[in-house]
Amino acid sequence: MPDTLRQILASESALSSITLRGWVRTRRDSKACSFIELTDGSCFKGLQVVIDASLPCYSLMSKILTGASVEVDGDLIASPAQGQKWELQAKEVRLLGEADGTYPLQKKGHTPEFLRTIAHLRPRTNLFGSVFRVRSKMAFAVHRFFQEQGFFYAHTPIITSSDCEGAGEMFRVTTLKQGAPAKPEEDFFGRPTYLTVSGQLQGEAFACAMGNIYTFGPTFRAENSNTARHAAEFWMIEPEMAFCDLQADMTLAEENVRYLVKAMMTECPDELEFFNKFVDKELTNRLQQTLDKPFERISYTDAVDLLLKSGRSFEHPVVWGEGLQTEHERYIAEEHVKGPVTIYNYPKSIKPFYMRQNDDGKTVAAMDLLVPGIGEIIGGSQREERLDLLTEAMAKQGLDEETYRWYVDLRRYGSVPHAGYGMGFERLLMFVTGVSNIRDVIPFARTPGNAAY
RNA sequence: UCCUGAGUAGCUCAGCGGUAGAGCGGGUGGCUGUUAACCACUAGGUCGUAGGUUCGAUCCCUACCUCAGGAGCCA
Repeated sequence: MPDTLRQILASESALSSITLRGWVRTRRDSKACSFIELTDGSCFKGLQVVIDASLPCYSLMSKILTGASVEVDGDLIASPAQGQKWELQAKEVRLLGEADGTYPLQKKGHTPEFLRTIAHLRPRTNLFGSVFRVRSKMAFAVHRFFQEQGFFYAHTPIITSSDCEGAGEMFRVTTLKQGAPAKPEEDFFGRPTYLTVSGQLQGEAFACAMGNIYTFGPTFRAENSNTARHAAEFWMIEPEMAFCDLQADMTLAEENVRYLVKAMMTECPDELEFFNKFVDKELTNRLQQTLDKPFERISYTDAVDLLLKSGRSFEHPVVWGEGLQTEHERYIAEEHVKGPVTIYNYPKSIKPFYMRQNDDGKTVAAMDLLVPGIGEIIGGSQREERLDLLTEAMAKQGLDEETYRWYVDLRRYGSVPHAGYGMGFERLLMFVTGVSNIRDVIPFARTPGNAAY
């Protein structure tokens, strides 16, 4: 593989006769030379290439505009001017691919909204190049976090017939012709199938065999959600631990977030600096505090009390037994705690059948981890491991016993206490980059009415 | 899906009941080891779409489309 800018810029000393390839970010002309700002996406920084007017290739300069791809031979020398440590003194420049005046990316700033309309070109910008380098680093850090603790990576199915109750609307998967009357038994799988909304149920089967497992893969929700933090296709991380209760579940979730914040700060310093300067001026502070301050935990009941005593008038009334509204969660995370906070033990009436009933008979061992600015980043629970209580809850919520027969089997044969959670990968990325719209941390975002590219 | 706001040049925006303007980007010329370079000139727009009101609509009204922000749903 040829050298990348990242490798070259790490050099301690001048280098002679190197070759670099990349894209022209901008070009400036002087009397005796031309300056190209070259980037290749391998790192945040670019390199200034100096082309002397006496070079035969200088005639190419009129065609080398912003966006063009070039290959440059030259020497890496200490830059005599302010602004950069190194520069590349060109000996030969080859124009690989022209980009004319219609190239949409200019030297000046673009809005994220406009860049969304050119999703195929936006990774060439500082912002999106940074986001997607971070995305790669974070994905790897997710695996490292679990692998270091002996978790097994389980590939749960993308196509599934089980609805993880409460997770939302599902996309139907079928080979039946549209409009033709047909029974589900005639479909490809002989039953109705969907794109997964969660790997949890299958994850439980593996946890109840291999101990600690996690999934990390695409997840699909057909909800007509139009918000800055929902997507129809996103990636979710779902650990599931056998012999684990809610306390240990919450502890792992907190450590998980911390580990990834730490990875961001140590592995992506250039990107962090950029985000802090141009995206969110509080980002570095917030991430540092996340590492320094222990996460708070508040029970749902205490959270309701706290909201009632806050003296705040909320648009939605605070009532025990109702779900916490966004404004309530924001108040708790952003004003009361001013940092990440886990709310646990929710009323059982608002939570799905698989969550473990607490001894009070009113609540279940559920938890949500909230972070300032985004809200829920993790949702999890201890699972109901007691056969009678599980089937009772299923009946109450009107679920078809046959569909969940295999799931109930996990309680019928060698049942153990177990717990897990789901972490939204994109929401985590929003948290560590400061980027406020989920569409801007997904390479090609799928949202209602939008699947171009 | 609901509420609010916005759609004017490639981009960011200004404007106004009498058929459009700036900055950046493009082109041309000049200047300069330049740093979102600078200076001058120049090209570029059925003012989101469809109706309506009016002598006349980019501007006012209606519907629709798209986008953004907020809400619900959740990761």
